[in-house]
Amino acid sequence: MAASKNPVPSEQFTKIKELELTLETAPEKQDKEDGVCGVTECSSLGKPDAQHIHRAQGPILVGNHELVPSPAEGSENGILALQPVQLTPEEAQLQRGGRPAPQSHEGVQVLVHQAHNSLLWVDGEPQQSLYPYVTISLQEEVYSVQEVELMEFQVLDESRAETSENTFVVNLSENTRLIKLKKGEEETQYLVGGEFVRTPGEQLFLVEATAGEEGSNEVVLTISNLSVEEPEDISASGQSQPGKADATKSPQKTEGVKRTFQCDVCTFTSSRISSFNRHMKTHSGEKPYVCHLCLKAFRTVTLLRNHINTHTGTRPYKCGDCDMAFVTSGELVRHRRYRHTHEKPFKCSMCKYASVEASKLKRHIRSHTGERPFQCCLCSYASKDTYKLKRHMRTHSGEKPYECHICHARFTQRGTMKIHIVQKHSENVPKYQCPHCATTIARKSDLRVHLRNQHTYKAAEMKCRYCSASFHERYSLVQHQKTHKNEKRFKCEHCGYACKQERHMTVHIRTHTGEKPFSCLTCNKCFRQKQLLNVHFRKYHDTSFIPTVYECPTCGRGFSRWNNMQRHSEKCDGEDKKLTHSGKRMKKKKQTNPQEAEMEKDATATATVDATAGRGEQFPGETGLVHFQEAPAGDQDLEENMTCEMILDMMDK
DNA sequence: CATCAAAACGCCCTCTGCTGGGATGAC
DNA sequence: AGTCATCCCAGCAGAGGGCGTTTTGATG
Repeated sequence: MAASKNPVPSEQFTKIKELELTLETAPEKQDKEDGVCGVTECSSLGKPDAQHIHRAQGPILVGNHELVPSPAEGSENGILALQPVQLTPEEAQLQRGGRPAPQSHEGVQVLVHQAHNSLLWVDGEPQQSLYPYVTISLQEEVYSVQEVELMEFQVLDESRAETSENTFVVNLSENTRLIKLKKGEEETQYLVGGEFVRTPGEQLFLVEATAGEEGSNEVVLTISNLSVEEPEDISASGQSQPGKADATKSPQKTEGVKRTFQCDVCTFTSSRISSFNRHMKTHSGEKPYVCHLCLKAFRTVTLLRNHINTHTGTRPYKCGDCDMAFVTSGELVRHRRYRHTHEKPFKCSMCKYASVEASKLKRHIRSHTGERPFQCCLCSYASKDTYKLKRHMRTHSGEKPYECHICHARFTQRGTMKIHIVQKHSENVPKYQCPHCATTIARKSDLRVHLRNQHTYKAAEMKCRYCSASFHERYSLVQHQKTHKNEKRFKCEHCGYACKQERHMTVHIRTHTGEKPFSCLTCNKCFRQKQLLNVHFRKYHDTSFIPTVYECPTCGRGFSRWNNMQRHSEKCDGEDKKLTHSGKRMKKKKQTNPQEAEMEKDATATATVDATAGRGEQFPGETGLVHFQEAPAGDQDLEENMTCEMILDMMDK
């Protein structure tokens, strides 16, 4: 059994999915219908938060499959989910190194053969972490031990190795160790050296843990289901094989041992010939009982009767607590448990979960083990149940089966559509009130994001940008800073002027001092503000400057500012109706940024340059050519009428 | 062999929560 | 104009509930 490394899926899903394994499955196991691969032995390991586990672990071979642990697996619990595999007698004997098969009957025996030291790691240590004990946990609440579908190999420290009702400790420190596990017994028997006490009805599993290829970090775990084989069969050079026994030969009898009947098509076995014969009919396809209403055929008259009841509406089992009625008594019992008695006999051993049905507990267990038996054949996603895989397949097909009856928007999931209808088409849209502030948010999940971002305590202090106050919560900081917003904290000592920003005050002070630090290198004209110098230079000295012209859509006359043009246009009754490029821009600006338009309007009132000459002022960015020079006063008409805030705001823009 | 009850299988549903992209507003 | 934070929204997956149907074990 050679190990090969598989790539770890690059696609990530939700948190738990980080635990997933890459599984190399025999091709014949795949069912391509519906895009669903019928893999039943894909397992994921470990705990979700075990992100410290390295990828240094080698692949683990389980049965026919290779499990490549992802970084998150191999957690503290080191749980490996395994399943028994069927081996031919030859294979079984090979697995045992040629030793004869032990005798078996009902119940369960687990034989552990260890050719070398076990190589199971926890805590991501790739080497030097040999754990001599492996605990095999059998979920007897979920499965009868005879039907073990899931075994958990749990790596323990030697000191922690314990034996409990459902836990069997296997010492792998010796070359060969045989462990007998008997259903229903409190104690665990250790049988060393391959000798067994035969008990009628026992079932055997061969569990082998062997080192992989030399120098590689791998361990090969194999569980072989030997229950169907009598020693004589196995030693008989494989004349009959497990699962392939001729039905006519199925009644197998050993002196003093109960007969076992095995299906030659599937793994079904039964000690009763009647059950065996009835089971074989499931493979024959024989359905002699036909519904006269829909022509559907059934194997038994009971099935047909139940089916006809669905046509006639005959539901003899009526619930005493509600109006529901059922075809079978079992349905009624289950219904009553779900709806009325809330009796949940199937309890999870790892958490408080309990369920009405065993299948639900089995499904729930997968949330602990991470097992994902249902593999998407188009991507690396694997699901814990068939429905999720089916739902997932819509992401590949693009199917959106749910349509909003109001706006006809389509959705992949019904729940998404329902939320859409509530949020978009309902009058009383629910709002989620933040418990810490006045914010109301439409979705609970977004409220959670709000709480996380705004109301989470941060260890590092966040300082107010305007004063010395500091806060540990972002919301408090933002609220505090808003108190500074309209505060004109800077007051002029020469006049009544006040402003919000210091830079505004710096410029204003120049109106008192007469300082004009910005001069034009071409004409020596001086300005108090750099922006005014830029305007001046572009207007009078930059020959490449092409001003934006807002044309009157009526007469085509050009203006440097849209509001001047608009004022003109209201009175203009010219015939030219064409909308120029600049006209479009004006329209856009008006629609998208009325505040900016308003500001420009104010500026125009005091600092307009006549645009009829075809040159309008424009405020360039910092890349514009400017000339700095201490200069005497000048250009009063441009500068004096503009406020500091106005110009600085223009510079900001 | 028929029948019943329990178990198992299968399907669909709802509720929940996270995620990421686009829109929007504040700075 | 650019950046950033926030909000809105649809997409998508996890978990579990509920019930119809089929299979199986047990029994008369």
